[in-house]
Amino acid sequence: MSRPDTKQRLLDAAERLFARQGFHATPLRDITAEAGANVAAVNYHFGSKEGMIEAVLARRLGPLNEERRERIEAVLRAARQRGGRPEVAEVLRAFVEPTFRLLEQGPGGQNFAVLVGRVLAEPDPSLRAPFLRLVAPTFRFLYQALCEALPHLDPGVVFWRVNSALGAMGHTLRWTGGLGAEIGRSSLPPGVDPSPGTETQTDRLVAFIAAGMEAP
Amino acid sequence: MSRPDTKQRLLDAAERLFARQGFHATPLRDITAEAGANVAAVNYHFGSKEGMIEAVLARRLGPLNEERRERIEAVLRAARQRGGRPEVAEVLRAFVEPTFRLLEQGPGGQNFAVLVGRVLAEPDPSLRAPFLRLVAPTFRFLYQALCEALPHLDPGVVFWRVNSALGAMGHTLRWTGGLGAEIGRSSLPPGVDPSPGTETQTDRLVAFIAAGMEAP
DNA sequence: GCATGATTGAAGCACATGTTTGAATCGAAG
DNA sequence: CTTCGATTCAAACATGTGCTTCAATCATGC
Repeated sequence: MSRPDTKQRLLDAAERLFARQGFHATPLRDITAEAGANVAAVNYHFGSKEGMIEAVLARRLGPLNEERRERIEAVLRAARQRGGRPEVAEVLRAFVEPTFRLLEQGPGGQNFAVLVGRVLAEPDPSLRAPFLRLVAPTFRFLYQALCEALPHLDPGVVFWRVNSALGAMGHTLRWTGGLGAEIGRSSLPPGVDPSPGTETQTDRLVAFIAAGMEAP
Repeated sequence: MSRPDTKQRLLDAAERLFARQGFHATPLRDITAEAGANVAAVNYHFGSKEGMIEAVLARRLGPLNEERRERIEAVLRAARQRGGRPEVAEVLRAFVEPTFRLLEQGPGGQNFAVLVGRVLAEPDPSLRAPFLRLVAPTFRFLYQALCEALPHLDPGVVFWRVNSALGAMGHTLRWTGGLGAEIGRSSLPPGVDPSPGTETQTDRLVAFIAAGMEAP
């Protein structure tokens, strides 16, 4: 290898460009140019463009989902030990916080956060399918934990509220790491901080969706 | 004209295909084939592909925004007349209900609803710009109405909560009119209605985001 | 060294895309 | 009927796309 690990550089470039321009709008040649690699390297390492998006997702989604799962499990365990129900806000925070922490893990993590936000809103099955395969178990686990936390609610209602919560999270991810700054600066109402810190962002989102989940 | 209004048929087909496959993933030839028109008709009537998406958005967004604005104004007026503050849920309902009513206005409205959900999550400026130009005044009006309804909250917090609310709404729109049914049926937890009626959907969403807006 | 398998590079292929062209067709006014 | 602008059509154009090919290069074990 001439330079250290072409594969990683390709993944980094793809992560960045897919997040900023979208999958279909990003030509392979843009990615290879940014990574300083040849077009053939993509098909050599990943088989196809679709194979590359899958690799981009899998690289970070594996550890991320593990962390989310562990934290939700910890919340459930603590609740059982004290003989009570898990707190809705705690469960949600266990899911949201690791996601938003991506924003602090350098430009790569930031791009990936935006990418997750994008894929959450993507109808194209060729993108949605690999993503869902990777996150479905975690989503389901979150749903079950919230059903435990809200036993008085119909499971159907819980499901739709989880859906709304994910929508709010995805939107915030896209906005925060992506176009929020650009779009916002010009059209933001006065007195609004265009990009508060990650922690503030997390706290606000958790407060919002926790209140939504617990609505009467 | 051989057949009634090629222009409208093109707009209908574009509305449908952009909603289902996305803008970049939909070739012009797919649209013209579905509309039974020639490829050149697109450039003749709209100048370019981008001109067409703009026309698709403008056709329905004009009346929709007018209705949203009138309904929000009615809520504000009623509040002033009784000397109180507008109710958060009322303001949100005035904005959300006309949007969701699209889902009942035939397949065209349904497709457009999904399309709005998509554009809400779209980072590509060539799509976002015309959309924002059309909806920015209405969004700002909603924001101001909610500031009136929540005077004890920092405007910055209100802004971010409106953002989250729009994210939740967009996600629901995409899900409801679009892939929810397909994806859902296979992986939905048991006991969850895959597609409740529009009214139920609206009530649930309003309850969720109203609670989120009013969180302490 | 050298042989071998992994990786890279330049060039090209086959095809899809948005757009343009110029002639044909249509509808209605003179 | 003729004329003229609006509209439609088939064909082509220029470019961009994902992917493949095959020779060159590299790293490593012998």
